[in-house]
Amino acid sequence: MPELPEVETICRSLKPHILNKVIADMAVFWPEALVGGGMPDATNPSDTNPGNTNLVDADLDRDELAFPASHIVGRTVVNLSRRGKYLLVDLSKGVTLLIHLRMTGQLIYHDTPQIVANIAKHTHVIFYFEEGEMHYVDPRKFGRIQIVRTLDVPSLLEKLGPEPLDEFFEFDALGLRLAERHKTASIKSALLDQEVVAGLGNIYTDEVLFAAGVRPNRPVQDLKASEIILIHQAIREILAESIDFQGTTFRDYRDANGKVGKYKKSLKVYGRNGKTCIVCKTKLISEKIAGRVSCYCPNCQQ
DNA sequence: CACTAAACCTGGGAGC
DNA sequence: TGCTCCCAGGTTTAGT
Repeated sequence: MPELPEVETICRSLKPHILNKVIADMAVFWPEALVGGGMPDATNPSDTNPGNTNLVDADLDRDELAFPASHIVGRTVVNLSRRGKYLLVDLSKGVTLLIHLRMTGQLIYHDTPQIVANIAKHTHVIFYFEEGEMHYVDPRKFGRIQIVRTLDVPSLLEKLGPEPLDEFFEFDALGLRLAERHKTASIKSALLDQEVVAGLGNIYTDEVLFAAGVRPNRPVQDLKASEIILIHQAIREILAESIDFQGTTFRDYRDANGKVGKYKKSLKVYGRNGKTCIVCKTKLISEKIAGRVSCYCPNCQQ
């Protein structure tokens, strides 16, 4: 579900509710949603291993590590931020919740206590504040909330590529990353690589490549500098525009207030397979590239 | 190195 | 209505 604009929207909509608030209690219905350390990895058993080296607090013992609530309850939310598709919730005394929502994860804030009958199916964790509560919901159970030391966050995320909306993200940095990591690979798969640039997923790569007029299966090494410039511009413009519309809701995505994103109406190719190109009226084509369905205009994108 | 498939999961839509 | 099959916004690992 959430790509950069959606995670950014969740971050912004959550902030006024929980910043500077104390986590008074928490309820865990599916413990595997909480991970003790290391990079979040649903398939790696060592992430739930108490012997993992990237532990929460250096002075915590094994027994404490079996109960993640002990690192969270009583701490204050001191900052919320986003890096790529990760949401970072900094707590007092040096603990951070490093959250990746993967496909269907949601963080929904409720002002008032929710009675059991109103708790959504697939709610895995509830964080209770003095007033209000934050629900972590994830039908497909791909997402993870990783409890780490704040000081370990930079090293945990060091492999991520540059923030595309950062003012210092220039086209030549994108070109360099593409050249370093991908040569014969398609531009589609290269842009999905979080180490090239952080935050793009299947929706926005398709939209970016349409805006840049570049066909998704083009090998990176064949791209002209002028095309890299167009791709770089498109990344920044489309992500910023989508944030202005609170992201894209196809099915599951909601912000912290449960609201859908409105950028879906602005999508020009993603999900429009078989429909006509809004520029030239050519029928849009869908093709599997890099294991993901890609939709593009065979006329506008060469 | 580059690419593919599979794995992690559930639910929705299409087709019969 | 109900069944089966296929698909899905992400990421990592294993295999070719």
